[in-house]
Amino acid sequence: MFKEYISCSANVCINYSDPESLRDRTGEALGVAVTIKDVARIADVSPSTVSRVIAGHPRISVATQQKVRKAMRELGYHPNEIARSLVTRTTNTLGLVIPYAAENAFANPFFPEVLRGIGTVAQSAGFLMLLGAGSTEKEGRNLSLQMLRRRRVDGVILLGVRAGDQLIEDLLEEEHSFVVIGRVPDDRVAWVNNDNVAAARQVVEHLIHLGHRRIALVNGPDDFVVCQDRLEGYRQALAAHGMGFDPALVADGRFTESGGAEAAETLLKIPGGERPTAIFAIDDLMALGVVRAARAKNLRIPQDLAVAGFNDDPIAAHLEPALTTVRIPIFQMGAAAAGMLIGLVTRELDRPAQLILPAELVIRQSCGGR
Amino acid sequence: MFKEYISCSANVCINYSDPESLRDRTGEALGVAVTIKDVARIADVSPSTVSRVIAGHPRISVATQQKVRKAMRELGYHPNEIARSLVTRTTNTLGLVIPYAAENAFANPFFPEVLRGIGTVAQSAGFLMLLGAGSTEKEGRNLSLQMLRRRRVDGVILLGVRAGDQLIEDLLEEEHSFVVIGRVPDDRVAWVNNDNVAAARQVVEHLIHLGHRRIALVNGPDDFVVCQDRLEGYRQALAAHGMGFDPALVADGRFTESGGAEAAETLLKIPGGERPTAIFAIDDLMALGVVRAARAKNLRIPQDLAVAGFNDDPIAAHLEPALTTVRIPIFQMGAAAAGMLIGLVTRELDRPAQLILPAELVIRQSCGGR
DNA sequence: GTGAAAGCGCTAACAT
DNA sequence: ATGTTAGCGCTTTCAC
Repeated sequence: MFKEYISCSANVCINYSDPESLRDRTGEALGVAVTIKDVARIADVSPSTVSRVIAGHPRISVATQQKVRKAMRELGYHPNEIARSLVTRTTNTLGLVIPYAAENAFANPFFPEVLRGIGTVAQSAGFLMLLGAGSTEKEGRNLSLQMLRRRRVDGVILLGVRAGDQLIEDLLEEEHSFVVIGRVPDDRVAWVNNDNVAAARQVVEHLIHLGHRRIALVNGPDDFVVCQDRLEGYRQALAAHGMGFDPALVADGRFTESGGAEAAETLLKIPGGERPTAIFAIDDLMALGVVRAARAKNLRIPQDLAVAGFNDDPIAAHLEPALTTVRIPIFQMGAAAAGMLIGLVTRELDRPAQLILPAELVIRQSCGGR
Repeated sequence: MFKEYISCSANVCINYSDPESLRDRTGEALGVAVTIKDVARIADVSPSTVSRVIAGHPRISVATQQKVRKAMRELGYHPNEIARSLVTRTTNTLGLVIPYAAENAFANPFFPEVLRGIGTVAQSAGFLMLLGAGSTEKEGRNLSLQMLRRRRVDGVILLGVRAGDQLIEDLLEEEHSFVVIGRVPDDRVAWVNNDNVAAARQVVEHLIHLGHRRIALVNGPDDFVVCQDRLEGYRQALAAHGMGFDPALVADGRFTESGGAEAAETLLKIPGGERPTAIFAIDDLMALGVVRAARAKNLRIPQDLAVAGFNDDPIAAHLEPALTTVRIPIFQMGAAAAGMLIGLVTRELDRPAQLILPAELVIRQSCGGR
């Protein structure tokens, strides 16, 4: 017994027979947190034993188990996760950076929805999410790397990667755990994606079956993999139906509503029979801009111009006419990415995997035909 | 020099004249992180000196400064924030829990927008956000508390508090730093809110000026402070114009679209002259439901029924007729909450403050009169 | 089944 | 201006 007295730290070396007064001194008067040592002393065991009951170690007697739990309760003990992390070298935390496209991205629910998917799985596995907010895209990329290097997270999930992203090279080189939401043409990296090529192709074929022959594409910045893929689907549909690809029919809408409107204005200036009768925007927000531009020119939708979008933003269903679009399993992609990442960091998954989730064409009124 | 050789840890006790090989061994072959000690050895200084240059300590010679930085670069050193946090007892992290109403809340952009506000300020102050996702509301509340108790965050931001919330009592009792987004009738707690009473009153007065005398309210669950406040604004407007309060004109729409529709159905069943000519839903999502229910009864908006919402969801502007609603400064509320919390944890702010931000009535077509 | 001791990577007095 | 020392609160061998 005396040994423990001696080893106790000064601030809690007081009357043991009165746990209440001790709690007051440690928890409040001194503003010092109660530690594993305090619990050990009250329960009259060693710190390692306390540690074992926290960890749910099997070989521990029921009697001490209870003694220790009682002491924890009395003292209001809560383990310090920071100290835990330092020795175990794990944080049970996934890193994530709000995409810099956020100012737009928040208007569309991609990020919140993917976050909900990630969060749901993380929660069930006992992980939390560490969120960074870069004020530039570059800063955001850097944040992901720093979270890892500075040991604040066990792994990160990447969003909105561009082709040939340097960040991915660095992550790979430094052997960090990560999974990207999107497609990366490299099977050393784990990713989960929806099938953008097939889905875009479906949209365009739908338009072709409706009789359209001049179909324009409002794309996003062409170094985003997602844009390249949707463009590819567009080309494939055209090719499959013997229709030529006309670069004049592709415009960049910058993933914003106003960008979409501007792209549509350009497209709709094309004279006479060359003018598109249908516009496919690879994001609903841009499709909204297209609709606005068409209205400004007194074009009726779908009679004078068919419009299709992508992502099935909540707004799409409430538009008049309701927007034909593609519903992608955003929540599921987030959930799958989180599951994969947790597998990777816990070593339950031994190497990066790739996953492609199906998307679904949602036919409403903006293209007619129904 | 020999001293350092002796004190070095086994895994890096190799040929110093070749930093490259050391980097390989430490960073890759052995998979062991390079620490402050390694840097110290290479730079031929003590670990505390290295620590000082990391912290930007003033009294440090330019020469050693450079020596140390060079060593860091060569070794690819990155400080371990976990170790840092353990000793400094701060994490530079704000905690936050995705509100359990999330499944609905994500449909409306409140949470993402507030997150963006918080993130922007956090980023500029060098803070990250730790995000939890409770699978029930209770679990969510518990998460906030655990993050604090287990020392993973310096403070938390609370969303969607109910009247007399126990969590707030606990937080207060344990002297944690926190700020709530919403109103709490207790000036020991820091909060930021928009003026819900005044804004709701404005909406109802707008309706009254338009000639409506039977104005219904689609409210949310009545233990949310925000619902109580908007109800109060509704009552004040009525009272100010000598109109009686009729409980039959208040229905609970549960903050969902379908809940709003059901509430409207009930309200619209009221016979003859008693039936409301206007319905004010305290959230746009519920207003959407009201519109849907009205359409189902072949009621024209605004001619047969005026509808107003709250929050200015992106959908509101795209609806036909566009929804009259209240725009609240969500981003600013998040930013202010984060600023306040950071002030509190850094002791720059010495006691909790309260902040009320103005909201703005956005008159569109759904109530007519314009 | 439990304890003693070492150490995770860093900071912060206290020396000098 | 820099080194020495002693922890931060926890886990984890290695003994017994």
